[in-house]
Amino acid sequence: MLDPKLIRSKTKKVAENLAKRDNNFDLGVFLDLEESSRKIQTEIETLRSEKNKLSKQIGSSGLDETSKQQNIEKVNKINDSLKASESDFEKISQEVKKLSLELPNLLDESVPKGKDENDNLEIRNWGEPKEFNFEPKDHTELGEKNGLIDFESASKISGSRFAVMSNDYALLHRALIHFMLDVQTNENGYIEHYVPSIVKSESLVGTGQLPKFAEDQYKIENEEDLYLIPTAEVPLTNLIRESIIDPSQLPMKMAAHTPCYRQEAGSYGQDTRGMIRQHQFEKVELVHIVKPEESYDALEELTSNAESILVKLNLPYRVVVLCSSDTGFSAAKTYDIEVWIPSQEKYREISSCSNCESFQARRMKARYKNEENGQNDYVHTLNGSGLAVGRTFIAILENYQNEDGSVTVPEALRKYMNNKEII
RNA sequence: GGAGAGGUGGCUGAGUGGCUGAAAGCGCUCCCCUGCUAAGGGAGUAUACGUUAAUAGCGUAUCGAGGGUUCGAAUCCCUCUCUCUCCGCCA
Repeated sequence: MLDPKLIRSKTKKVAENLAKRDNNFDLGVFLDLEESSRKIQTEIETLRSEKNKLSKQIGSSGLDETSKQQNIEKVNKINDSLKASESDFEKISQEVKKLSLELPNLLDESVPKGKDENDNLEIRNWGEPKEFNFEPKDHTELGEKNGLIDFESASKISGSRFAVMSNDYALLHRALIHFMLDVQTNENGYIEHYVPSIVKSESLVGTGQLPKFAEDQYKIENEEDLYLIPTAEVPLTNLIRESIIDPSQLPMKMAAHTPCYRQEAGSYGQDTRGMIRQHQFEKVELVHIVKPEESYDALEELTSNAESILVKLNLPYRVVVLCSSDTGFSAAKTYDIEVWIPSQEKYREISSCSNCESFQARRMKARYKNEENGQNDYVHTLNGSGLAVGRTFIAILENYQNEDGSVTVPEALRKYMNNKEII
């Protein structure tokens, strides 16, 4: 959510910024509505003030019976007009709220303008894509060849976009989770959390998935208001919802492993083969809660914390800054980390690290005591994958494969895999 | 799932229709006094929105949430929700 005062006072700047996302937002409509809502609010408050005054008089002794009756009549009149104004206000402020929840975040100035993912800018890369002296297989082939990934059974059980992993592959997958959490907590200073993976809609509103992206979420049937999380960003960030944080608690660095569930509504036909895009996957998520002035440093830190996993696994990757129209709804700036996938001869997203500035905090009413001015100011929130487990799993299979279809276990993972070297 | 109890400010805890945005205590902040590692005195100490140059005033709202009764509700009524205790069930 954007600061309505900012929209009011710097309308042109806000509009220009929003336009960079290639979307059409009619700020004029919004501002008109907002203004009339404030007008009615003032009206209502004046009426209430009058009403309160009269009611108080009735209660105080020293008012004769006639004046009492007169006051009661006056208040009844006020109540009538209040009723009308209040219902108008209700309607308009709902509308304003709806619009303001659908406005995306403002982009940071450093975000490059662009139409789609092709306009994302590479800012660094690490490691060299490995040269194979044989034709590398993709993870689907490797898994099916070894009978360790079973898409058929998964589809029998659950339909498309699911996978069953077995034996050493299941172990590798689990080892990755353990490894990632260990690195983030032991080396990078995160506090691990175990959180619900089913949440109320207000949590999804808080982080920005709702109301606009309902079709991407799994809603639980027979439950009024429960959804499967698309990412642990939702429960982790919402930990600070409606709170005023003591500045001594900042920065907060939280990590959690959860399953993630996504409908993938807009991606028919994309990545239909293999495990790249699933309805259910595991992820270790990183969240920072920081003071506003620290959030861009935190974004760099968060990103490098995510990168550290790939370095330890010796997987080649690059970091790109997302261009304006590829940057997500809640983010002011996002770095994607993309890992090398040999079978596709491409870098593929494995982590997305975003600074949401005060956008989510405003939705969640998450503030901190600003000691400089004594005010309660909104915190800045950041989130990033550290990392997506399924895609890391794929990257390992493909990058560490041997000619015979076996996979060498990366050094760093062996202690999580009973010291196996080859699977 | 059944039965009961309860949700008041940072905390403890008063408050059954108006003088309560809310007693008292604790905690915290500032000031005063005190010559000694103590104590005492005073003031202040919720949040949001609107208005405003203002984080000054003023107004409105908020005592779990929503609705109702009433001129007027933390206080009465209804619904929901959460917490706790006991029973049942259960990983």
